[in-house]
Amino acid sequence: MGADGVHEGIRRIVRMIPAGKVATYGQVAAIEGKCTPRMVGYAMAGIPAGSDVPWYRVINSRGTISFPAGSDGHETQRALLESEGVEFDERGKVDLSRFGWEGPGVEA
DNA sequence: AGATTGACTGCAT
DNA sequence: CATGCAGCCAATC
Repeated sequence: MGADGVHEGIRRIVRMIPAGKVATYGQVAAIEGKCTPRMVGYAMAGIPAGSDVPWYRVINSRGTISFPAGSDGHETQRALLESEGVEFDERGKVDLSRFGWEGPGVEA
């Protein structure tokens, strides 16, 4: 493993997210400190299925899933989050003030 | 090597 | 809250 410093850093942050909570792409990028939200999304897309990285705990700044409603990824992500106790409102949005991850130094 | 795109964000309108 | 524009950096063509 090695050479993918960008992906590795991002994956490490995502793995720190506690169950039942969610983090935004900007949050992960800010915690990582050296990558941009764009790269976080790109790194997520590069994560293979069955990986130990809870990519589904990463959503966009509005607290909504970044996939188009009705797509397979969208329903999968929502189902996984609900199974961990995350609540979605009628618009499929998550209350970041309740389920938003504070950071690695709070829960970890 | 240059242009295009992308699981984004923030500010302005 | 929706839409538009700019900034961001890596992967892809």
